[in-house]
Amino acid sequence: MSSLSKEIEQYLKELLSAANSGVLEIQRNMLSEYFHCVPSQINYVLSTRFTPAQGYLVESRRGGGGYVRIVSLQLDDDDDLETIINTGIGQKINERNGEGLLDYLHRQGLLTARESRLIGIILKDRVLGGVESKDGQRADMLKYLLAALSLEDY
Amino acid sequence: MSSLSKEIEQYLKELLSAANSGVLEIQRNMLSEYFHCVPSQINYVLSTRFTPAQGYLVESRRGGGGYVRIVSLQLDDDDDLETIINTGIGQKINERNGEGLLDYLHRQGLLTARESRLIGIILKDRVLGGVESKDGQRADMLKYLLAALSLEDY
DNA sequence: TCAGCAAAGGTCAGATATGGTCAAAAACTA
DNA sequence: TAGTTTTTGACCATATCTGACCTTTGCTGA
Repeated sequence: MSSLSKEIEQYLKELLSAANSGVLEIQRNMLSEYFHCVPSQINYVLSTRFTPAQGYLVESRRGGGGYVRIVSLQLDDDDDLETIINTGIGQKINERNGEGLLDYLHRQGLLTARESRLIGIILKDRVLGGVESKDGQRADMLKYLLAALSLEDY
Repeated sequence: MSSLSKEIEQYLKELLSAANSGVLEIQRNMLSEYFHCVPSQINYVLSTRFTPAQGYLVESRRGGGGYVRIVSLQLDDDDDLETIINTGIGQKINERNGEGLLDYLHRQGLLTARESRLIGIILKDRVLGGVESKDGQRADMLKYLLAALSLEDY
């Protein structure tokens, strides 16, 4: 007795592997009609089952020509990244640990020195000035960064 | 390419790179006839996709012999970067202009494609999720990035 | 000369098309 | 039963497209 959410999840994953580019672009309204559910159900599925920690990136646009794009990350041979995303960052990460992580990624050859420095700059407390939860925001950004790192290009 | 605006944008960018002078002069009415749309659609595309923040300047002239001229801005020295910091970004910058700016920096050879892409991901609305003023925060981050880029040792 | 017309392009508000958020209700599960 | 996950729906935000009306510039013929 799988739930609707599980069916939608599975459907999307099938479409994703069918499109062997690793990228799936679809319309939220089409999907919700197909599954006879409210549109927001799609958001629920996306936010619970297609997160960076689960190996996916989701992008979208509203308005005419709008879409939802799901990118499936290739975490195959470096599940190191997956481990970091899931256990190395957590809900929050402070400036010092964030820099440490970027430096670590550089030492592992996943970022160039310059990439590490440039990204480090925009993740500094001083730059995140106005944000309520700097550590939480930094954690989110690093997770997306890590997820994106496992992609060649799309 | 699901929306007309995207098609027009792409068409213009192709013409622009074909004319390697960095300048494209075209007539609004011709364009709107070519795309079977109302003339004001062209203005919409120009104002959303060819902004100074994205490295473009648009000039025009009415009346007989009128035209629209799109200029692809050339970054010559650090003064230009400073100009972008001060006037191209402003207090706020939306996701589209932010991505456009990163792309511009890449076109100008100041960022690699990868740097542009990685930074673009962490500056997305979706990633900035909880932040109260996403556009303001993005502006701050981009300014620090540009400031770093204008330093010699990077 | 200059009024008037033709030939561009500009503005703006409203309609249309998508997607997003959030909290409450319902359905599971332990 | 308590806690968690799923489902819904009311309300929100944003992108695109369209058309009515406006402004500027150049030309022409009295």
